[in-house]
Amino acid sequence: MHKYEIAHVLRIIAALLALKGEAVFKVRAYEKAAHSIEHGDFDLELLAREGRLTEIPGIGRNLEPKIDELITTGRSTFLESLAEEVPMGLLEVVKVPGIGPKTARTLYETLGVTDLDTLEDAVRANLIRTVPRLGARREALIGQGLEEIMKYSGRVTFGLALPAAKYILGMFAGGGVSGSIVGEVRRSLETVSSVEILLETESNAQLVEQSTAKDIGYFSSADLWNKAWSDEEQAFVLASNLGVPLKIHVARASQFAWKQLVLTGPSSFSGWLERLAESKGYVVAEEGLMKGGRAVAAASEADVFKALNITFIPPEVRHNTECRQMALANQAIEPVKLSDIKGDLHVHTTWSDGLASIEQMVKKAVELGYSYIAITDHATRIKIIDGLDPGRIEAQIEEIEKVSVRYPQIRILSGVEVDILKDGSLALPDDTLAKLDIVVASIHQDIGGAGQSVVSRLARAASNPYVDIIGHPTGRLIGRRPGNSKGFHELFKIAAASNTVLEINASPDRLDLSDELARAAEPFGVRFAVCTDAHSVSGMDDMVFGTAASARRAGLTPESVINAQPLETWFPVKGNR
DNA sequence: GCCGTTTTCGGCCCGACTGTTTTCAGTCG
Repeated sequence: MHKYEIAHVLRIIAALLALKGEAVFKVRAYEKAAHSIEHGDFDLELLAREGRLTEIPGIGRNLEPKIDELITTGRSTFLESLAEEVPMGLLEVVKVPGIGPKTARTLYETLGVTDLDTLEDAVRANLIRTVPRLGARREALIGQGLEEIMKYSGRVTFGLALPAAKYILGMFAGGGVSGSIVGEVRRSLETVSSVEILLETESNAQLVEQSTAKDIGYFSSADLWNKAWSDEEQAFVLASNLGVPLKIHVARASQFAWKQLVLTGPSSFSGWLERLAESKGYVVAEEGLMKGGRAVAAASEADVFKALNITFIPPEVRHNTECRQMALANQAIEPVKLSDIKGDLHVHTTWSDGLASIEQMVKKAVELGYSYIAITDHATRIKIIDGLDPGRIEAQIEEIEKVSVRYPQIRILSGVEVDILKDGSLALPDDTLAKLDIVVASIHQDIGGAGQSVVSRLARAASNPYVDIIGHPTGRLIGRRPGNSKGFHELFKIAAASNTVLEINASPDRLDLSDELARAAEPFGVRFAVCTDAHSVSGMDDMVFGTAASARRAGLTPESVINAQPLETWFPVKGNR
């Protein structure tokens, strides 16, 4: 299991324990362990084998066997027993704003709410207000949030699905079976309803035989395969710990490329491709394209595009009809890719709420081959974060200068992520901002915009001559909080006019701006920065999510993404440094 | 449930806000 998947299971256990009414610190212990595994850089399989899992901070003698079981069998009997005590549907109910574990439990006990559907029924029937300590206001709040949560019901984030899919492919590769990710994950959707892979093998029977013979982790159980075939899906459909099904498709080498295209989709694209092929005299068969009764040899997707005499369309933009027109016109379609990224402009360290030192983050940036990184700790009024004040900022600038001497191969920019307050002013004075190389300004309070409108606060911040980047502009948290993009055309205009860069926050829970908003902003002349907002060393690996699920799906070229360009071409952002 | 030379117990990021109360629990960041 990928470490993200293990962390995911631990968080589900934590949520179920909270719903059961267990002590908050017990719940927090599971959350801490999840956090520790997710952000740490441990070889979990090795530690499990050697009985050293307790070396991971937050894992003690109680959690050790539970995590060991997950690693070795891919299952958790503890989770399975909890699932019998607490309705699993309540896991989605607690995501609704205004409902925490206590309220969810109360609603379950008094109204029989077990999932989003029964919650919706209760809201419609105005029953929430009849529960002690809840009222009409809370009922309305729940009703509002419900719609947003339902959109994501039965889906998981790309950030969980992609690593899991890669991990599974890696397991099969280790057993000599090669393959590809297909479906929604390959198209880099921000959330997916299933994880799909396509494996190259002669037949279903051979795949089962190979998996059991080669001891491919938990795929070596013949019993698992026997129950998994779905006639309807024409695939093996397996339950996973992700909360979405894992679909395993099979193709022979000769049909692999065509099947990869069709299964990657979306269906509007596959349909378009088939019609195009037929218009060019091909017959579309199970084996792929045929002409004159013979199969057209295609070792890869690229060969299929070549045969049809159109340019290659990357999976992330296959939904985009404009890209199809470009392909027909033989224009290159080359959205910004991960390897174009030359630096990360939004990361946190132990100077605020990050887990790693400046030096550790810089080292990681060097490992990633970056030529620059900006250290941007919080300056905020939120009390749980020990934010930077003007004095500590000066101290941090000195520290950055010291680290810079030791890492001459990379440019370390001194920066800050400064809070945009309720009136659009900033949590730091201009004379402090002026001392920094780069300033990211973000909203962390009053995100719903009960006071001044969000767009007017962002616009005021963008107009500040020292604000270079607006961080996670809409403030959304995928599947939990919709974010606010009302009136954003105004922000795009002001950003373009004031030369303020808009962030594409690569954290898989944010992806903010989204692909759709980035695409809407681009024609205004807005420039973007894809940044991880990393709070740990491994958080810097999140860059792939922002580039794939937002920037690439939006069709952004490297020219409009500043951190896909050398520093000299865009620094200083506003010319005030 | 984890952690620790202030270690085998008693701590564990903290405060604002909200809608419900009539003194505060629950949620949120």
